[in-house]
Amino acid sequence: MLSLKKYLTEGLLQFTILLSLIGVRVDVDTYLTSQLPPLREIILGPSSAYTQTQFHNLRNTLDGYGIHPKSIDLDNYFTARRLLSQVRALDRFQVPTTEVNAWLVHRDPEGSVSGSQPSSGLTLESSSGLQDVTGPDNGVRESETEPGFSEDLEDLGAVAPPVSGDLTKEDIDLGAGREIFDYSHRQKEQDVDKELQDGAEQEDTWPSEGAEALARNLLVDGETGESFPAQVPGGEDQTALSLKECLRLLEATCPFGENAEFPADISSITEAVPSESEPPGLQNNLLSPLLTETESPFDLEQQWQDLMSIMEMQAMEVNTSTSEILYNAPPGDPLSTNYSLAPNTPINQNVSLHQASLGGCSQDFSLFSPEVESLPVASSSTLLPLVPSNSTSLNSTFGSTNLAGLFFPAQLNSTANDTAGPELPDPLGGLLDEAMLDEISLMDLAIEEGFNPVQASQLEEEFDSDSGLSLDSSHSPSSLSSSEGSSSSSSSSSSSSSSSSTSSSASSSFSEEGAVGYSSDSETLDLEEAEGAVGYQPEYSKFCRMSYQDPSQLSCLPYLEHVGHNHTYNMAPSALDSADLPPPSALKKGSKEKQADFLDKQMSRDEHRARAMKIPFTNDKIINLPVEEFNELLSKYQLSEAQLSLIRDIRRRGKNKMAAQNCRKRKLDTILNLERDVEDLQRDKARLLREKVEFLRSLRQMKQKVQSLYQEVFGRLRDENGRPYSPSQYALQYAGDGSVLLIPRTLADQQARRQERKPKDRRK
DNA sequence: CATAGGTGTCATTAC
DNA sequence: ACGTAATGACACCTA
Repeated sequence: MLSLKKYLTEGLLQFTILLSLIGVRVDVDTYLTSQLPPLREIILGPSSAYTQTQFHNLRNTLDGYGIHPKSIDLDNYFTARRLLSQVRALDRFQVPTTEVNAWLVHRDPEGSVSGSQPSSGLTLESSSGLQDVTGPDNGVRESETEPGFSEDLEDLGAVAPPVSGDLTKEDIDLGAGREIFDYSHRQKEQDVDKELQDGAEQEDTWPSEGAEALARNLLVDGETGESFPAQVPGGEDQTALSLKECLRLLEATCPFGENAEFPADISSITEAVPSESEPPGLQNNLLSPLLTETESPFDLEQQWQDLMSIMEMQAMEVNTSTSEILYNAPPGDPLSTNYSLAPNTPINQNVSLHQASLGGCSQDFSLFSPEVESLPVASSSTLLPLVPSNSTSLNSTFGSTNLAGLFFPAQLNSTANDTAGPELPDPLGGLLDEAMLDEISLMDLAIEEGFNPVQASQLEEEFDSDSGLSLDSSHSPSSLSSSEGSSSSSSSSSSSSSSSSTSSSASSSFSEEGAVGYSSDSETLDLEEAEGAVGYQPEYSKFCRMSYQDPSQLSCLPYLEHVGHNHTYNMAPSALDSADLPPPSALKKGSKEKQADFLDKQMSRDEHRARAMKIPFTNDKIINLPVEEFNELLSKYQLSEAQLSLIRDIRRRGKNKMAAQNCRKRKLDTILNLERDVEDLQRDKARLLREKVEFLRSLRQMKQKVQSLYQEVFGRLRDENGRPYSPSQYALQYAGDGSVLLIPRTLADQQARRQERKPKDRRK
């Protein structure tokens, strides 16, 4: 537990530092003081505010809230790698997963690539896998597909065995894994190998022509150095399909723009593809990134949402692209061409798909294709000899590049699309830096370009405040308490004491008996969310009350049946309440003995001791009765000192046991909450980045508009002699009332400097 | 009424 | 993973 705390503390600190570095403002103080008890507790250690009276009062309902800690795989939730990787992944933009699908589409129309491996089953697999991505039960299936993916990787690893050993899941999780690079090397290697052997492998299942074409079309990513296919090879040697052609092909072959369901589209596409053209590795490699990168259905959903919003954004971009092209794009700019090709396309996924795929494609084309020729051929000597299974290796390359495109370069690609202008070749990369300049730029723009400063500040506020963080403390004890009166205080009146004691007694047995009906934590979380601040399942107290007053009634709840088992075995017959009597002896003697044996084995040490000492009442009562009743009970019997001591020990231990269980449960909840917070933050960050891209784009647009208007107005101005003003000597200045003044340049510069200084001063 | 001491309970930690 | 002892903190009661 110490390690847990240490880890969480460090992780949170890292997390906070990271966020602040990124530019997301993290006000730790607010979290510590009000919002997030778990955070506060973990960072500062157990605080009295968290542990104190609330739990006193909450105790009764708290017990009922029970998930049994047994039901939870604790390791699942606080493995260091997972949280850390999540935290660290916060600075990655995880949205554009469309690329994968787009490549798929690209590949099919060429058709001729098709190898001779029939794999209709795989096609089905893939389509189902895609549906899984959005399906409600993808959690289970995901885990099924993942091994498949790694298996495929290992299969591919057969091409270069030493590498396959490295293909761990972590590699995949971390984004652009090594294997991508390795695969690319393998691909290059194969490329070289291919040329050297030159048709020696004609008998191979994969048409070597297509393989060569694909290999030749390898592009090298400038950032990672990884290579990937520039486009899908056809039967003929097409090294330079134009973007327009790409688009046309894409549109011609994937008519899913009308369908609302994106995944369905993809599956239909994959089904439409001749199954022979999809060798084993490809499909899974194409699909699995979606599955492997996202560890939970929640992530999938999140990604999907992100994807959709990106799509919307891009679609919007399409509609507004005309003007932007005018401003930004030099003629022939591939990206803007990309946009201009589909100006009339309705806002749907279709457009986005195109953009997503072609953006990456075109970017790679323009930036990296020259490097293809300069691939280090010599490296092949150091690489392992290739097994002549072209299809596999080709697919591996294909798959891996899609992986790569998914994890890392895709971010760049998509954002390159977003800001298609040549001015900002990598706007998202600059976003983090720009984040710090946000305020300045916004305010400057507001002042310089006639922006309404209020609007600008609203923008800023939105950046700052619209975090959407669910740092709710609803699970924290402090907000849970609605019940009043601790057991000790309530014990003064018999009626209230009975209620409180009943709740605690039965609920404790409830939680004692394990996760009855509660198998997952998420379920519990959902419940808690549903309950809100009201607290931990008040229904349980109903159970509890009922159960205490008449424990036999528990049998009416099937899942509580064994919970309500009576402990009357150690009671003196005279002391037995009628309610505590075992069921009438309808059972045969043999089964009775068996039951006794079973109960015997079920008994705890204290129960054994109590039995040995002939304690005349149940451990349950000993532990859960309120003090007053407990003392009453003790006074009813003539008990030896040893018996009394044992009873007190039993009570103490029983209480402590429940406390420990609660403690562990709480810890777990804290971890889960933190996990959820991380997820929320990831989502928020992605959203904010998207918004920022949008804002920057519109700002740039406005700026350019203003600039052109300025030039137009300035160019028309004439002095008293009818001569135009020199731009070097005069400038136009916007006055506050909307008028425009012509002032000498020097004066304008001075004022501009003053305005520059203002926001900085204000920042201090 | 304020206060110290006792008691019961709970949370947490360490084993 | 769970149970247990030890410990600290708190609420409540009582003298």
